[in-house]
Amino acid sequence: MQAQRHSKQRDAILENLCSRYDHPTAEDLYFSLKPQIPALSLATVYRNLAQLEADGKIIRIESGTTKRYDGNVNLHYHLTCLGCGGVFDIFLDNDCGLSKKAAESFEGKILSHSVLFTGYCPVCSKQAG
Amino acid sequence: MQAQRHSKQRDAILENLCSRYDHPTAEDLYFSLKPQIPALSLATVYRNLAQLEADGKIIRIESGTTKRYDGNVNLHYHLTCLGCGGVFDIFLDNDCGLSKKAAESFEGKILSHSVLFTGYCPVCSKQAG
DNA sequence: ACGCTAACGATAACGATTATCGTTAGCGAA
DNA sequence: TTCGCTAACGATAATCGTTATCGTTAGCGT
Repeated sequence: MQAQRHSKQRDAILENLCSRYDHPTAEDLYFSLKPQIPALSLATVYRNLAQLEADGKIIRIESGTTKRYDGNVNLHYHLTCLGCGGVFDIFLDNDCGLSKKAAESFEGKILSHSVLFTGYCPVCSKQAG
Repeated sequence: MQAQRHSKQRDAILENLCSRYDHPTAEDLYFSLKPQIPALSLATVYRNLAQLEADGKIIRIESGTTKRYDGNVNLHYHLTCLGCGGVFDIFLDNDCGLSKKAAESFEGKILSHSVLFTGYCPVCSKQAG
């Protein structure tokens, strides 16, 4: 078995993802990188996002129909805005002992968790109340 | 605008969903109800699940590629088992003040939240350690 | 340089969900 | 009770995000 090879496409995808905070989809990243790498294929974006996630270098957010990605792998949560459809970061000082409490009341093994809030982002909550 | 009409299909879907605890997909419900309602269409199952969710009578679980549904609308969480792929309920005495804490550190409006744990169910954690 | 093969680009295939459309059946009014 | 309106239905085509295939390209060790 051969080791993972370096690739310019993967570097560009990771760098682009880590430089933004809008939790883009695979397609978002594709169009964002297309000018810089005209020959880029959408399949390559999907492939590398899956690989980067498996390597623990990025995080996948399951919000609605389309997968979104986050270059910040530190523990934090997300909110989906019912107004604009965007995904926003929510940082809590600690995880509220969520995994610990869950482990106490569940007979299986808990490895990780994710939290998805639903509501309105700062901009949308001002507009619509 | 006309009011929502009563339908045998919707009744059957809600009743079936509320009588089970395995968080079925639309297709699971379809095959489960087919013997009882031979003329049932998969489209009808999808339509009614969307409507029941909009009415707040059921909950949608975003776990992986396929949507699952839960007839228990009381606040509780879920775990996806990496072994068998099943989804299991996790009940915590309180929500750990999650929404409250999040509201303090977020400038928008928070309406609800969901938590998805990842790990191994009781059966799979015994088998594989 | 050479050769191996991981990764690529293009595109076909896939699976879950949604939209369309003619038909059926709740349900309010005559 | 029957009539008329249209929500909901069943069947199926279309959509959309994602994955698989396959011939080509390009890291990287020899």
